[in-house]
Amino acid sequence: MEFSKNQPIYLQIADYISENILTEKWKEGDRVYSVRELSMKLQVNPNTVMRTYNHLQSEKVLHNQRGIGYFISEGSTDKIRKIKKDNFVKIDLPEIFKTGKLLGVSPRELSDLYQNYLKEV
Amino acid sequence: MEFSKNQPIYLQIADYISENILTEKWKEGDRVYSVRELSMKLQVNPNTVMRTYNHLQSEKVLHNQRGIGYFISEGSTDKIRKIKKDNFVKIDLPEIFKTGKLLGVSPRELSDLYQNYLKEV
Amino acid sequence: MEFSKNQPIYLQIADYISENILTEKWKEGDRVYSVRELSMKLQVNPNTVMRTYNHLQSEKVLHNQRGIGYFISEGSTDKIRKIKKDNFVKIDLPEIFKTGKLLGVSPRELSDLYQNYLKEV
Amino acid sequence: MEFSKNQPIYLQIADYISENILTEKWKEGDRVYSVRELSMKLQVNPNTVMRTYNHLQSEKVLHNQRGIGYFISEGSTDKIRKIKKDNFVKIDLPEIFKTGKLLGVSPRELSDLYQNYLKEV
DNA sequence: GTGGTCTAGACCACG
DNA sequence: GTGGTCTAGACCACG
Repeated sequence: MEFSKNQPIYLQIADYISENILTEKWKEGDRVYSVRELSMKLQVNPNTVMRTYNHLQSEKVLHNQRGIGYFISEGSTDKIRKIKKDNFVKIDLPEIFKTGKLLGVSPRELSDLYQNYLKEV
Repeated sequence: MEFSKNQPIYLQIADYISENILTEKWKEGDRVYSVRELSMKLQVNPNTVMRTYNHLQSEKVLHNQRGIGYFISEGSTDKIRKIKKDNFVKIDLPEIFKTGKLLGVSPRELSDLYQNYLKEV
Repeated sequence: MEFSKNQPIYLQIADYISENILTEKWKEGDRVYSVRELSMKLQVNPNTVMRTYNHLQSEKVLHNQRGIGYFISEGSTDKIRKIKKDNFVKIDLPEIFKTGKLLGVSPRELSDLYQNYLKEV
Repeated sequence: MEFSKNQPIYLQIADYISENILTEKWKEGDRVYSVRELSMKLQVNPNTVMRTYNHLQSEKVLHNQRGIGYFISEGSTDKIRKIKKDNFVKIDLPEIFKTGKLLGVSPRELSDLYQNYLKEV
């Protein structure tokens, strides 16, 4: 896994986990990697993973079973989708639309670009 | 002016200036506010405005005349448009598209949302 | 049995046992559950129960007969009462009183709340 | 300031701050010590104070002004009192009452002990 | 084995 | 100056 500079690593890891849950590669109720395992796997300090898990626990995406590990909470798939959708509609899109308007991009163009993206990826 | 938390204040100020230039509220050749004026007007640390001006100067949008002030450079309108477009296509859109795909948003929906935005604003 | 998050599980189990002794549901001299039995019953790691028994053994509430099991020691009822009382007066109460004072709770209120509790339970 | 072993230091610091707010030694809107200042004052690692501030920010007791520092949020006095009272009534007291009943402490005794405490401190 | 806390210290962006 | 992130590593309680 490669980390970008725009965002703290611990949040990028959180996104990575969220996406695995959202796409149901990881199911609700599953145990996630232990702090140590994931830190080794991602070549990152255990503290950084700990921070990710803390963050996701405070958002009730993960929960801890003492002495055993962290688990994906029930309902987290819906919760993540809801949060992401909210951000998308209320924050990301208005920003993009504002710029798009400023640059004179038409709705047609935008949807064509999106269509191309969907084909390529 | 209100500042969002997602972006450094100095960049938000840069955007504010860029947009005034792009929409030709401020013309090429015009003198912009002095650092002190703008920092008072925006209720912001003068250092922050200084950083904005440095930033815009490095992008050749502004230039400085010693002892007089900062001026909007010739050709800056085009330059800003080019920079914004570049960012838009190479950075902003791919990000939005990635999230859109993850959430199952269709091209049609996206263009509809954009159309609504254009009508409303 | 449900475990709270405030306290280690092994201490919550110790409390559970202590209360059974204190209320004389379990008598001095009785054999308690084996580690395996209790761990199954409480759905808990055997190590955890082991820790509980070690703890209670160090307080001379339980003692071990090799190959047979753990037994409730003579005099443990009094001993538990003494320990609990000590903790109550020296640790629990001062803490509660400190918070009570901070929140402006009067002695009258406190005793009323206690009275209600005694009636209800 | 001395730290007990029962609770993480970063939470003890949070309590210390909360109490200063609750008793209005520190007022809403005030700036609190910078991370570095407080860490020096309490002889503690800056990371630990950072953790406290993060914690209090997530509870909306503190908020951050970029480049300036942390401030006590409006309404935090009420919020802290509410949280403390809730915990007191729903968690702390039932526990104390349970033990009190088990030990045969009377409401009268309890209120006397509290009265003594209030006089002494 | 599991997570949780803490220190020491570095480096950085921002105001 | 301010906070924010991260590493390296230790130590500990708990299951």
